[in-house]
Amino acid sequence: MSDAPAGAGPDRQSIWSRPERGTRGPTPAHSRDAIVGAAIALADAEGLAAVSMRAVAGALGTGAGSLYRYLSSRDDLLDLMTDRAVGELRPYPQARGDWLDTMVLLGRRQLALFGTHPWLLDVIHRPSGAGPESLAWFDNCLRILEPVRCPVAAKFEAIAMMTGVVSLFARREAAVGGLSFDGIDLTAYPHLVAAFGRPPGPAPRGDLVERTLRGLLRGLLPTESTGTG
Amino acid sequence: MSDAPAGAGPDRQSIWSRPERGTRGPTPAHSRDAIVGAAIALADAEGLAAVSMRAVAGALGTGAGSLYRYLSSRDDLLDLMTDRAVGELRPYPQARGDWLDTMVLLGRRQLALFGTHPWLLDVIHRPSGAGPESLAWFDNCLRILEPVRCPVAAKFEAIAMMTGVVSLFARREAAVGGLSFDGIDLTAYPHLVAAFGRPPGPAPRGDLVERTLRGLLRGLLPTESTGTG
DNA sequence: AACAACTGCGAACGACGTTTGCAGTTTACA
DNA sequence: TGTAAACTGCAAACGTCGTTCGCAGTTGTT
Repeated sequence: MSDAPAGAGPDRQSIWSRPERGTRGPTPAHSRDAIVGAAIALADAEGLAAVSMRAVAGALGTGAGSLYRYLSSRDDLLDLMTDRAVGELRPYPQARGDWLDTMVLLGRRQLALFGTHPWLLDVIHRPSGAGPESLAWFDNCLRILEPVRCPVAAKFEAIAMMTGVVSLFARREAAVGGLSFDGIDLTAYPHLVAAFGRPPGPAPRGDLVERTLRGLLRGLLPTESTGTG
Repeated sequence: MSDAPAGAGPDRQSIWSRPERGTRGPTPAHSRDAIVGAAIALADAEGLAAVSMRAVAGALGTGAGSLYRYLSSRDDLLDLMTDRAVGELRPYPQARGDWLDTMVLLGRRQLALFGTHPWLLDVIHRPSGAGPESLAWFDNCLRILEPVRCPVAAKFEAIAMMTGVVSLFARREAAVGGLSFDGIDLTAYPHLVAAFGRPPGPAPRGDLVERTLRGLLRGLLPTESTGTG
């Protein structure tokens, strides 16, 4: 009974409520922060698939099994990585202007975050307990939406949908670029052929994200809010 | 040189252009269709993680290595599964009414497909060569959008965004339900606490999907199209 | 001093995707 | 018809993965 992982309680406990270390024993050679930092560096450079326990441990000069003194699973590590990345959205803007403007600004920040940490796209869809930074981000969105008079559930919907649409934009290039026609009989797809045969036309406007987010939030939330500043 | 996988050409060839089998040798005991069917049944029942080469082969009464006579990788299998599932969107509706109505109908069908094959949500985001059914679906969307006068790129954007938003709705329940507060100090999130303390208010209307898709497509495509029937 | 709770670490376990070698079967071509 | 090439199924193996285990050493409590 003296070999359980660090602070493991009687049951499946969340990583957020488990203390990093106890009071006895030698001072640990590493820390959760260092491990998460190494993992994020790896993910930024080579993608999420490169974040194996062995690789992260190797970057810290230790063995894979040693990491389990600091966290109890790889999923925990991904949760910690996600929460730290979400923390980079700080500092949160004041809600002085129109709430719609502020929300669109937040969406832009999210889009930029997906740019600096592309692996977030592979991670946000997993069901996982939200960490303190994710909760803080959510709390901040609710603060901005405070003047909006509507059920809380609708605000939750709007926030989640905004994050989702931003993630769609973040991987937009990969989605359409996935079309390839190697050795495929194209005669069955007349409209597709016609579309590619025509000149492509002007590229879509750069404010597509802005317009989409505005339209989305305006459709999901009532615009007759109380107060504008 | 006589032991290469089935029909493997000189280079990395797409699964769509590789013949299922050659002319010599015994008649195969299985087929791509049977393998894909077993894999989809497994994924429907136990999720995509249950679709291992060993499990699929086991369902067919053979060994994992034998599957490589029919396909060259697990990714190929996922591509085949995806394309067959997309094929279930047929038959495609006539484009007689308003194109917006027809597109929303297609979106509803996609949403239903995500319901019967939840593993599609874990699969659509991978970069992969689109199969014939995916191309047919795309071609059909272009046919419906034919009366819309705008650059082809904008139509591509709109189709991809509609699919993306539908996928967001498909996993909506899991997204917000992922919030849990086990052993977390909530005093740092005042708006979150206030939101949960208040009565939840009426549930969001059931036509949320409809309204969102309509707003999205109206925002992405010009509505002054030529002809309505 | 004794014991419990911790530390690092290397070896191992089971599952995964994939490769390989081999024996047997069918077709193409001389 | 004979032979070689191309195919078949299959079992065993390879390397990687996440994770567990056992052991020796260190620290804190009593």
